[in-house]
Amino acid sequence: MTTETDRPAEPERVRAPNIRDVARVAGVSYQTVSRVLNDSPSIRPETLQRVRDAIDELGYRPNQAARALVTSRSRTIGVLTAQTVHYGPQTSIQAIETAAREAGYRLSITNISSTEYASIKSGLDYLMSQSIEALIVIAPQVRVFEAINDLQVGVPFVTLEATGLNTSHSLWVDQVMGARIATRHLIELGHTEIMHISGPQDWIEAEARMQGFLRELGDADLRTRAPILGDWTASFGYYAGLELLRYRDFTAVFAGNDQMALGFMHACRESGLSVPDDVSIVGFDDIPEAAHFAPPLTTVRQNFAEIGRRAVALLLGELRGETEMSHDPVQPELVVRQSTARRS
Amino acid sequence: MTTETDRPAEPERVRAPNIRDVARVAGVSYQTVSRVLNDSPSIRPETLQRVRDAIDELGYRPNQAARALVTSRSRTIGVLTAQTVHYGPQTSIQAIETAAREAGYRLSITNISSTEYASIKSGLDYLMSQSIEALIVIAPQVRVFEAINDLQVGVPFVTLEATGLNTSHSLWVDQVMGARIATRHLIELGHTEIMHISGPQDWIEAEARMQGFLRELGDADLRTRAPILGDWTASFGYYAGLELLRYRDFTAVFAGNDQMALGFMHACRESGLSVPDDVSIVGFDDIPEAAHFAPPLTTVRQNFAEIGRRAVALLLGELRGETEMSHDPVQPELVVRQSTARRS
DNA sequence: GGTCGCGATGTGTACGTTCACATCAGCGCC
DNA sequence: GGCGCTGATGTGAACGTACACATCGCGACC
Repeated sequence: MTTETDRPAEPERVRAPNIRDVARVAGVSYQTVSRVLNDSPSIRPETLQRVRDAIDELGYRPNQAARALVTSRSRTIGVLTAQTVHYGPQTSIQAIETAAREAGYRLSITNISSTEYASIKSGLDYLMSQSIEALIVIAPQVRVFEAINDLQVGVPFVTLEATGLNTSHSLWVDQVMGARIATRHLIELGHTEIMHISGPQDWIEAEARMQGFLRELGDADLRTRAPILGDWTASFGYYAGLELLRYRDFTAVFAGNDQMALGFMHACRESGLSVPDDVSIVGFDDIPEAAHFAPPLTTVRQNFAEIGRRAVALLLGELRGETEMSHDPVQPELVVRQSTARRS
Repeated sequence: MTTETDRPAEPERVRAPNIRDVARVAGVSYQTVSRVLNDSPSIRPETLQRVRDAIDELGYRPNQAARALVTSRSRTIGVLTAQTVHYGPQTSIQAIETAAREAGYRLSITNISSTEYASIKSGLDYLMSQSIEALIVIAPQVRVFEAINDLQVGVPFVTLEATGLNTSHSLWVDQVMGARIATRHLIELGHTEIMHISGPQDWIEAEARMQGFLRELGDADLRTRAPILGDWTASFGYYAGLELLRYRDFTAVFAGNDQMALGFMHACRESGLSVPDDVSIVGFDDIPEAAHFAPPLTTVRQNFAEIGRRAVALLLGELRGETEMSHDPVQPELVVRQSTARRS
């Protein structure tokens, strides 16, 4: 656009200046310009300055496509993700972005629209055609995980997920342990009838938290009951709460995430029940708002940013040829606030 | 390549198959393969099939760098953003991603680490060197906005921001109107002493909401008082609330976003005050959790996704040469819940 | 029966960069 | 004074693709 009338001769798609244009202006060969761009040591200071001036004068910007083509190094890390609206993945991505940038890498993020195999494959194809050098998969659904293992990924990759099924390529927060800690906290407060509102069944993390919950209950010889399968949203927690509270055959709830815990507490209020006096609630994630819920929520904190940073460090190490890196899970941590109390 | 003897099990960097490899396998010329890739109409069905088979057999993926180099079309929309952790920008990005993908475009997202001019410039340089075809700026800070206007952006672009200062390139939710609606709601409930907890001063949206607030108060001939400058976080709302509630010289609060409203309500509880009986509170954004706060929050809903979709539509239109597109602001909407009541 | 048009395919070239190698001056050295 | 070395610079390839153009066979047409 910008067909401003004051501009006489329409330049119409002026070709961006290239390395030879710079060379011409600086009075050197294009190779010398290339050397300047790549910080070659053997350049006379005077020449260096001339080239730099020419670059500024023309507003020259190196063409990444050409660079990537010839070096087959895109300096790009691909991120395959399924659900970026959630707090956890989003925080991780942020950390990944920062860490990658510091190492001179950029991110190519692709959301897959569904967890169908075809959709995953097309997302991956897309990233591969960008000549990504490494891949990070933040796809908490079981299916995605399976598909990735099935598909031939030609580059170093890690999956950010919970179970540690595939330890050689995964980086994870020990969700099972987190769930156990949360459940144990409730048990230690004297609760024996504990409900679990879980995330969607096909999410690895939901599954892991459920496992941790069930195992801890089992270890304490307490009655286990079927968890409610939710969808992570506060609304689900609310409606599930309204339903569950009609029969009050439990005194504590372990929610799969903080949002569902919030919704559940809402349902408690509407049902005339006090948290934590009548019902104790533990969440998961420790989103920044959780400290200000009514009451402030006891929850399990995960260091999403740490995971993101580690993922990048791991991949960059692998690209440099370093082999052994730590794959230890990040340990979650219980944050006790006011939504849990000793059973009355 | 790299036949270094010291390295034992070289991963054997096999060159990825290219268009000529496919051509050889299919027994056609590379140009025919290119035609298949670009959906050229004049290909014999039989030839088409042979080429497709060859592609599958070799696992061929077109090299985007080469493509971008020769066409100077990267099929990429750049997104320059400052704060993706916030709900609004994140929701918009999600919508942008979806809309872009549907149009066959991808996103290149760059976070700027600070609002320094140099940082903005380097972010923009970075995007430009990716040969982006269009640019979306989600940078709510005034400074970013200024810098973008200053810098020569060589491609169609829009900024997603609040004031409409630069209507030819901006796409916005009418934040001033949103703030007026929120404030008017409080006034209509009989409140005359209204506080405003604002966002950071350098955010355009914070400024716009503050303006709307002040204007509405002015129109109603009510006393205006200096807004508190916050940082969008629930914690700030909480601590500001504790401080403000020591003098109870107001009966209503308009918070710059839902998080700060949440924190403020927390402070009310701790101060023994009831929302909405003692203090009415209105938030801004309508994050999904707001409906489950205690009490459910009256707030102003913004359609972030709509903004994202529109941004993409606008840019794609411009790329196609269409000139006139709607730049009308998206109208925000008051959602009345239970955090506001008639002044007692 | 030659010309034309058209559908299907092949050949050259350019895109902007980096890499390997070539060149060239200047210097110290025996 | 010829030799080799080194630092600074230049030249000729590639990289993988798309575009413009050329080619070729074939049926239609006057």
